[in-house]
Amino acid sequence: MSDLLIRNLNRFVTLTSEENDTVLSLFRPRNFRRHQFIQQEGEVARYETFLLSGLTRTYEIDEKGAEHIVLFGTEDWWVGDLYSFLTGLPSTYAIDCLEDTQTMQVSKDDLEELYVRVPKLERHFRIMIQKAYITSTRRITSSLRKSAAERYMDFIRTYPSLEQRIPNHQIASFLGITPQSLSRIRAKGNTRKTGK
Amino acid sequence: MSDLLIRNLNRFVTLTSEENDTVLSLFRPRNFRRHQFIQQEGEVARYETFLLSGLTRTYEIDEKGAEHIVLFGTEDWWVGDLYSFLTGLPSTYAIDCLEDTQTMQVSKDDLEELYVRVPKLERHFRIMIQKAYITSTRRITSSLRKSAAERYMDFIRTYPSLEQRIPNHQIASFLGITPQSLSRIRAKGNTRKTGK
DNA sequence: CGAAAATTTGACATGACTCAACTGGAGTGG
DNA sequence: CCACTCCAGTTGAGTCATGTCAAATTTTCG
Repeated sequence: MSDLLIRNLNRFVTLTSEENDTVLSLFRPRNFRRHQFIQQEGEVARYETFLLSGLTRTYEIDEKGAEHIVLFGTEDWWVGDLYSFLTGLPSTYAIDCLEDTQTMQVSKDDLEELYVRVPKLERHFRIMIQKAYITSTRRITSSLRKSAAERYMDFIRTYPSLEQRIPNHQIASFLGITPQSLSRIRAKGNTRKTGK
Repeated sequence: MSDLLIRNLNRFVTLTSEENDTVLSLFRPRNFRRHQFIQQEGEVARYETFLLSGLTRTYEIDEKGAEHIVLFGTEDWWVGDLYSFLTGLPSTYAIDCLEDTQTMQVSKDDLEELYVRVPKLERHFRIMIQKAYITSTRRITSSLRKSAAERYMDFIRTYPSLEQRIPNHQIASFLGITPQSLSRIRAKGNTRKTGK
């Protein structure tokens, strides 16, 4: 199962089998059930979490108590609050599971040790973050210029598999719109009859 | 002047003076005048560009021909289209100068060589991109949840010095609103008299 | 100086929000 | 198995923020 982690880390660099073992010795498996928190708001992010299976949501809570989903995560993804992880300051994000979820976690100290023992991983994570950064900048453009309907279409095109696993009101939260608006957008899209 | 580049690269790691010299041997100074393009839309991004002075804008042009500013850059910032730079595909971004601008540029090959000759720089750029990524994710949240007025206030709070150097319609483009809307937002904010 | 660009203002249109009510399905306990 | 509740989803009516189109005014800079 932790193969997935090894494959992930060997995507941009090639590790020897000893290096792979070093990786495995520093990551710890941890499983979560549906509704369980991987990380609570206000707490320092002590781990970066690699997802082996399942589904998570990372979200913020605003002054009015409303949840705003920032990211869904599923197998072969990393989740965590990099800011809190790096600075040691309390996180403003919460992460919980929409499905039972298997993970491998690494602490900050262990990750630093890993960078020392397997310097190639600096490269891996640089490239990985570069890609995440590119995706992120594109999402800014899209969130600033596109209508809610376009953003929804983009979402189901980009994550067709997730769209079926995630309730609509959560998708609405991710898109930054109300569930009502999403419902109307969907109603408009489905011009075809219900097949009755 | 290129001190600024050396200081930038020594922010998260410490380079020896030979390593600094290696850096300098692989970067090339290049100066641009106001209105000149650092990079044109449709062309492959062959360089990453470090800004020593001046002011740039990175923007996209949509189907209707409207410009959308993605990023302003000024001294001690990096600009370029990482996606195009990494993939070799034509860039969808254009970068031009709002002021005369001095830069240091590095080509893809030279940067790869630099990573080989000064591996510490993998770490530097990993950390740098991590920070950029964090900023970027926060901007997504803000663009999805905040009103235009709030985003404008955030902008002038975050970049007080830029706000004075950049024409309003460019700020509007960056915020994803029309110049008319920005004008109204400003009018509302300035309840105090003009001091006449 | 004079043309072009930037900014402001007004009138109106529209997309998305809020509040509220209703529907339908999933689980629960009697 | 039914009555009940809870929650997601839908729908309607009214409101508000922002966009669009147009014109007047001011500023910039070539």
